[in-house]
Amino acid sequence: MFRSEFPIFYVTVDVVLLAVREGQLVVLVVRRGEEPYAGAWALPGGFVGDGEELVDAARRELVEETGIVGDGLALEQLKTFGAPDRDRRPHRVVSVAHLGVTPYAETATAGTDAQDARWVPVDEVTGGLAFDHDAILDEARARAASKLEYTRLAASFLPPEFTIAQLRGVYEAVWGLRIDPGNFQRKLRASAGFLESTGDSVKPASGRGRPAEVFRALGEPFEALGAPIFRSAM
Amino acid sequence: MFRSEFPIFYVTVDVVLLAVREGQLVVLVVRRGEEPYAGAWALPGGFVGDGEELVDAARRELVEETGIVGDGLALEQLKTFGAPDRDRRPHRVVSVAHLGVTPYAETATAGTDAQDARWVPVDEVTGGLAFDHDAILDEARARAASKLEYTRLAASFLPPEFTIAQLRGVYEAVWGLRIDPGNFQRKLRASAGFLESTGDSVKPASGRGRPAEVFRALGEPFEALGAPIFRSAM
DNA sequence: TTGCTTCTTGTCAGGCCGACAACTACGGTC
DNA sequence: GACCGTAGTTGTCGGCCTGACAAGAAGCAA
Repeated sequence: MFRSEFPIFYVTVDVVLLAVREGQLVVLVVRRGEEPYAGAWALPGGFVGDGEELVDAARRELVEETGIVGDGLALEQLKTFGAPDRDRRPHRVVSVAHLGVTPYAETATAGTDAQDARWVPVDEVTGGLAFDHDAILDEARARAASKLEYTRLAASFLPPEFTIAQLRGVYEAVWGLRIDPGNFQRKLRASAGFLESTGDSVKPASGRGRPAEVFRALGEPFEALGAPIFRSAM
Repeated sequence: MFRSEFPIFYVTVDVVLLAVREGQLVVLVVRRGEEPYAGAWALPGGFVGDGEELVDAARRELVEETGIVGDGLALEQLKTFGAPDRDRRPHRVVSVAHLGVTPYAETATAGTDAQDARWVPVDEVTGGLAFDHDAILDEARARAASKLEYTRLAASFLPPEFTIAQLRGVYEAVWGLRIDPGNFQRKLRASAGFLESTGDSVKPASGRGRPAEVFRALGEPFEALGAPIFRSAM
């Protein structure tokens, strides 16, 4: 029933955890402590445990390697990378990559398996990661940009309560373009089932200017939006 | 370096091959010849070979089990299913599901591993497949519907040359709704970089009515369209 | 020729979008 | 306190796309 002719695999999970820091899209990377690629930067990840769900493994590795707990963290499977030569080690290793989004926080600390963990602007990670992690990052970035159009994922980049201007900042950072504040405001307020006003208002981030109304996001991060929000030429 | 504590996996590929037959969305299923689920219907698929790319394994299994050759066949990774209990056998089996689209043809024949292969309307496959293949089919269906909006995938359901009415039939079958012929015509002709006229025209399928202009599709099946084609309320 | 079918083009009202102006509500400065 | 700068919010307007529907074009059948 299990013939020896079927090859044996190891299965890992990798996590592309994205956040927005000062208007820049950043990704969490760890410095590898073990061979192969010891000392190189890589995406957090590791081997899937016995009887463990794939997404649970991703969440666990994130905690172990970076100390980031999955509270308020949106995590979804991205794509599986299984090229025969993607790992130098004797057995074949297939990696199920995950896309994660979280509000930015200075909590990235070294865990057990990794010597160091830090946030890096995705634009500055050009060809520098271990394994095929550059390709995984590219895929994640494209997926995130696309998910912003038709899901509520943008809110996962922010704390539970936020202003429309902050949300606009997320779209601008991920899409890499400037958006008209007025039109964005109108569009988001009209988008049914996405935002809910808390009634509060807060000073703008710069300290100057009119206070902004505070909102909460409705629904689940990866849940589809009634009407998409386009990046066409915004 | 490879510690024995890491669990060992088998990796399989499964293919959800979709087509449109007489206005109905159909999926290719095979009858299993071996345990587990011997005699039950399942998606074509099998174990990934040594040194074999995942998508190549999917294409190979399709040929072996159904005789369908990947000529004019659009194939892309869909999602990986790896729940610990998804396979009854001793070792854990992770399956990398693929979405395939092909013009309908009566070529589904039994291969080596499967006793029988046939096209079944997706609406009639309610809870009847082996393993977690029902969930995989659901995922594929949703993905295909979504891909029709913003890629050129619809053309992969048809032979190289086709009419706009045939293309409309694809959208109607996959989305499960009727589309206004006039508006669809205008929309598709305006959609730059999708269709190219061959200059020919053919009789409509029914034999009656005005002949239709024949088109060819430009670009790759999973390549993004300049402007999306919405299913909102068409 | 007439009728029927299907593809194709036309019309038109309504809605959404992008560009941009105007207004509002603060803090800071003289 | 008057003024100014900034940022959030609302308003305006022309253009484009959409959906509903009508009309024309090109074949087949009786």
